[in-house]
Amino acid sequence: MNHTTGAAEDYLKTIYTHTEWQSDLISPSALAVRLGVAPSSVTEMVKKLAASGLITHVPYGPLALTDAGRLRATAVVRRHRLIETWLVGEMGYDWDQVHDEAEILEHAISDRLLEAINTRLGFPAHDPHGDPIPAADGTVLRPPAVLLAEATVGHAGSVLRVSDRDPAVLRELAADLIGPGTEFTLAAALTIVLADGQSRLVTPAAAASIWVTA
Amino acid sequence: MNHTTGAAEDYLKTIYTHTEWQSDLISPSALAVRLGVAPSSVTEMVKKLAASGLITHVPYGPLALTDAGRLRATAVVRRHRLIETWLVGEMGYDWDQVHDEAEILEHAISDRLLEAINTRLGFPAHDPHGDPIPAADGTVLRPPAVLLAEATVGHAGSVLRVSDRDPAVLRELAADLIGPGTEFTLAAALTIVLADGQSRLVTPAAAASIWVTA
DNA sequence: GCCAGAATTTAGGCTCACCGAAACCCTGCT
DNA sequence: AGCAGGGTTTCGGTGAGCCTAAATTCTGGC
Repeated sequence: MNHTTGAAEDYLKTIYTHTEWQSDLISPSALAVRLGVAPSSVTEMVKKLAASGLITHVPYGPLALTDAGRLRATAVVRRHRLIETWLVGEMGYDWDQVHDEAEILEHAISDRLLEAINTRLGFPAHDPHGDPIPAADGTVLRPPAVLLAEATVGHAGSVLRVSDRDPAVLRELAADLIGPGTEFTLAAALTIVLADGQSRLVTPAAAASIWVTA
Repeated sequence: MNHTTGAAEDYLKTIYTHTEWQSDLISPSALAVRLGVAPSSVTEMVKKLAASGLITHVPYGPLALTDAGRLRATAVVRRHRLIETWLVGEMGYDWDQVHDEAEILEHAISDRLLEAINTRLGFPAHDPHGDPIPAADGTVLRPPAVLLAEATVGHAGSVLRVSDRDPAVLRELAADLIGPGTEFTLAAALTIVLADGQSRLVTPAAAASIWVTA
């Protein structure tokens, strides 16, 4: 009733992260695309997760985590993000290179090793992309944020997070020295002015990946 | 023809380590016991490994690695031992606590991360138990060694390795400050005298786990 | 040289996580 | 209201890796 294998954890994690920065529930087909599996595989796993009380699902409807499911999901996300932070902070990885490694290690590391890493890093609150690292009890501290692509011209603030979905975007932004904490003003659509007065043109893909202070 | 999953890697690793400090080939049933699986499971996997050219096996006979199999096996052993060394050297583990964690991580870590760890550690030649860490090309440097239980009284030398099979033995020896590098003289069966003149009584289990300079 | 008992293999089955194809349900458009 | 098309589920099937029970083969002791 309770074990949650690596595959199930991936489903829970993906359902969780889908609603982390926007509020619509995920559909089975969207989940299939994100996980790279066939829709029928999703149906099957959804049945198991619902039977275990980790998600709720009415046939032909969207998916939602239960409290138990959210706890399990945040535990996986916590692992993933602590590992990413560690890879960048101690192991010489760049922020566009950590995702795949963390994807695998998050299912392999013991709680003990995870806490040893957490301690070495000084209990970080965010990963290299600016995503909040859930606490061990599942608590997540997430500031209000707007997508740069949807911010109004004139908006001033700082970068909160950059989605790690597209490594090319991450490399582009790293080259432009833009990352979590960068302060800016939106001078025109896709044009930001940094604190030192330099302006940067961001691609539409980047603008759709950058979340800034509301 | 070539993938080698985690399970297959465990079979290869176990076949390899069985002949590392003694020279008789392993039998299918011994392999089953070590891996904790049924004999029939061994038969099945053996068939696959033989078909992939990683081991040789005549029906009802013992198992032996081919050159390709040995290369694959030493790669896994290399991972395992580097991870153990890292857990002890940087993550605050004791030498009796690293085995299980390494057992899992050895199948999850990427080559890149492994080399990052190797570099941080300064390219160690031995793990915390004194086992040699194979080079990336499969080369292993193993000094001639005798089991303490089989050494003649009067034998003087130093501890080369302690088998990590039995954590209780490792804890016992750690309490007695005995480990790889410890110099001693065998004063009587199960009694050793250390460099500082102190003598120690070792249990039969420990004497059967300690390998010393020949 | 034979044969009992141990080791090994075969045979048949199980679970997990996946697949493609076919059936089914729902919605939006006419 | 009816229906086409897309989303979802069902159905039958696959490969890994494991199991137990039932052959089969080998071997040591007489």
